[in-house]
Amino acid sequence: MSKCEQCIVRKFNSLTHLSREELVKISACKTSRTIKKGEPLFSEGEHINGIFCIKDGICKVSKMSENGRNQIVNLIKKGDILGERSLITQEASNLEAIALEDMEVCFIPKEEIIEDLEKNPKFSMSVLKDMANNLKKADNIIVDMAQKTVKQRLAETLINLKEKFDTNNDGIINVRLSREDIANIIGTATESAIRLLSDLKKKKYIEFVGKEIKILNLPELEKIAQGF
Amino acid sequence: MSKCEQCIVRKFNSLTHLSREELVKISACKTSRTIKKGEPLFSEGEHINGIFCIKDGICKVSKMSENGRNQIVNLIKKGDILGERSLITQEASNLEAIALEDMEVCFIPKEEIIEDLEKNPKFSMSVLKDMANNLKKADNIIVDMAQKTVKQRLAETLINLKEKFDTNNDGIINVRLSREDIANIIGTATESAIRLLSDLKKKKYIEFVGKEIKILNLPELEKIAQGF
DNA sequence: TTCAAAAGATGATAAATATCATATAATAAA
DNA sequence: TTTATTATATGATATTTATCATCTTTTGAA
Repeated sequence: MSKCEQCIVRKFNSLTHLSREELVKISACKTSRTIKKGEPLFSEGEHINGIFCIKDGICKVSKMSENGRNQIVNLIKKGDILGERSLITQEASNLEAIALEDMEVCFIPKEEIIEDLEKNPKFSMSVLKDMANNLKKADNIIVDMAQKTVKQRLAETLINLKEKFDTNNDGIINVRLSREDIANIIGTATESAIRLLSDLKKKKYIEFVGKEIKILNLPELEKIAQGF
Repeated sequence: MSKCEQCIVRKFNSLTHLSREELVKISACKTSRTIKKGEPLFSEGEHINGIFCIKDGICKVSKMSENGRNQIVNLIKKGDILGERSLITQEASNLEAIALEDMEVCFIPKEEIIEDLEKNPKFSMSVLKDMANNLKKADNIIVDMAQKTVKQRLAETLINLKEKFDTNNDGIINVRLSREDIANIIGTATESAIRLLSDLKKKKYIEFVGKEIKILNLPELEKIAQGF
């Protein structure tokens, strides 16, 4: 079993503020898991009772709407922490997380880390900072969802994906999403997403390379996102 | 100047976890403010650098979209804390807060309370819990915005307003919102909000009493919110 | 009190988006 | 490989929502 003290992934998230002793303790009780593409890390209604530290892979965090449609509220990648909220609340999760590619994650049980949250101000301030950031992002998404057209949201999403997952040498965005996933990010029907993607392709603003997407004309996408 | 140690409002938020000494210290440096209806507590781009404790009144927290339309992301009432995020981040606010009625608020400068956040775990855990709750709410709003129709969102909003602000003896919801405000909560054109409100009134699910709203048939509103 | 401005209301129309149908392409299971 | 299933694509149409125009009512300032 790998040791948290030596784990590089930790450097990218709040766990980096834990002391050596705290890390050793966590190392002893954490579990490593492999999650295959398409499998859930956790499901709606489940009590997570701990946090996931993502060592490799990408997952989508989503929620079913009352209309029976799935809405993706976040994408999580290597280095991210997932499930912080379970540390603080007793409630069951209102979200589900499903792997978009094979994943390596560590799971740290709540009871082993909750004490650190109360006693290590650097750690708790870092978690607090994370949450504040997520809250700001969430507010921005609410505004976009409420005020922007589907076309705008699609353009914005493509730009965000590029930012978040970066591109390989050929300029291709490092994430594989189905058309349905994209539709579930921007909150529209799959057909609408497909249609608008086709439009962008026709205009040569983007290009499909296998399942992946390459942005050919970022300035034009930015214009669309802003409503022109 | 009133004293925080004796303030009842504090009991309703995270400040209740501060010690007597911490409260005395804050009491000495906090400022009380009166904000008239329509005036801002703070504006977009402003550095708040402190938190507001709402002693009386209601305000809307909103953000301009790139499309030039205003989106209300939260309503804040007596007992709430506003601006927690400014404690944690250096960034300017991306939101503005405007009084919907005359308000009494206390402002506590960041530098006076940030230390408590680091040294008083009960306080920091409470703030953390607040943020976790807000984050959950925000996720739910994102899903609603993305997946529900305007009609559903309106019904849901009316139900939420009743929950949040309660009703007086006559069953009238204790908050006065303009049609434009309601439109800016659900993310639609003012005309659309007016039209749908009129429909609900025609069907006798709601009634207007002056500027205020009374829910006559909650079960039917709930059905609409769920998409029936 | 009077009058201008803002808010609310409603119709007509245009634009955006969802839904349904169907076809083709890609993928995975036998 | 063959076949069944799923994903992608696209047209036709219905529905939802925005926009523009106009009117009435309410509100607030002089």
